[in-house]
Amino acid sequence: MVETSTRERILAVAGELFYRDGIRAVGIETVCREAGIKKPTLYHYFGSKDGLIAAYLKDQDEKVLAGLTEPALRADGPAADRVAAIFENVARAARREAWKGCPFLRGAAEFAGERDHAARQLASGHKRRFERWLADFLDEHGVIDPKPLARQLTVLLDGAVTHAFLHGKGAYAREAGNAARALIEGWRRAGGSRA
Amino acid sequence: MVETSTRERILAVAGELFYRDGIRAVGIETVCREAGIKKPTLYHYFGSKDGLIAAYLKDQDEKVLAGLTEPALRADGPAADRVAAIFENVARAARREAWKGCPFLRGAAEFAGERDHAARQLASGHKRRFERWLADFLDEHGVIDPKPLARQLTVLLDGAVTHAFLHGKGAYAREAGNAARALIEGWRRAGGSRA
DNA sequence: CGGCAGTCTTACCGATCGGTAGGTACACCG
DNA sequence: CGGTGTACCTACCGATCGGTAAGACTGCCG
Repeated sequence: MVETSTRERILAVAGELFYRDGIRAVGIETVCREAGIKKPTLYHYFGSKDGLIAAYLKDQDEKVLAGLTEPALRADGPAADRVAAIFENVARAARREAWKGCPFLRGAAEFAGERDHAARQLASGHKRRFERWLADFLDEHGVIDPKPLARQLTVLLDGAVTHAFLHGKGAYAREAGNAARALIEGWRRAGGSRA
Repeated sequence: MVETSTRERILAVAGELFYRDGIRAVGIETVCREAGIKKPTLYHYFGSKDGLIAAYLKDQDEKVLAGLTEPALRADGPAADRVAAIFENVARAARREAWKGCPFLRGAAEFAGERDHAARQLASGHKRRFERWLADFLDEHGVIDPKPLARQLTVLLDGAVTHAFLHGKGAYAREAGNAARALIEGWRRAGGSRA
């Protein structure tokens, strides 16, 4: 028996269901049933559904970030190759039935009507965090003035994730990887700063 | 008095609410109240909530497409300038409070759990339609072998839309516009086909 | 042992969900 | 005139929504 705390178990179940079906599509009662507890227990730990949602996304933050950056950290060669590995990884993920894109993008979309909702703020923060990581990563690999380029690639990557999910095909992420390569190589050719 | 048919009025109200708050967040009863009709009337015209959702997205398809392409059609100069106008338009839209990104991306995200849902299929179709339009547009403006480039730019654009919405700032779309320029100019330099 | 804190329970709340049975009001057609 | 079809209504359905009051169980500390 794997001795997981109740809180952890609820969070794990909620994460799976929220990611699989969408946050709004999953009721509290479903989470409780799957986690083998009763509602007041969930409310004891998380206070509200919004509290659970916030905990879910906070929990995903570093996990998703690690999953995204890992291919780049493992790859070698010039920056363009390493960044392309991120896109290739998305392309491969798109084939898996269970892969449904980025939980933050989807979460933010679900709460478009509530501007200050935790899901929106956590999504925004998560994306800024990735952008910053990428700027540092590019910098470490010899790219001059990496911040604008990091922003371009971040935007491109989320487009790739979205389209890979939308069409259920890796081709879009792979083509985006080609674009990423072109952008990085072009940046380098231009001396690391825009004309 | 602007003599609109009941069906049109329901669709207009549903469109506004679905876009503003999210599809799942809006109940049928709310739509009926705002449209000044009763539930059976709505079910008379649309059959089910899913029917209404499908009608909503079908209705948006050409409108959104027209809104996206219009800046490019109005702009002049080389292809890079015209495509950049699309991104600039998104950047300007991001400032408006009521702008909430792409209804298709958001709709697809809300129904991530139902692979064959109309929202998913219509979103996928809409994106393919835009990609095809862009390929033709690039072709007309002298870009050789435009299809891969059109795909890259389509992915980039949706990333721009998503990030503009996510952060509520046009800066991301504007930076993506720079990337679009770089990709188009690089493509041309490379002779219109990849190395 | 008594008492307290934390954990998790049974049993329930009002509101809202998507959807429907059955009928009325009216226009058009013969 | 009667008949038919469309548009729209009142009134209601069971299920589920997010959330809570109040208590039982358990282990720890004195």
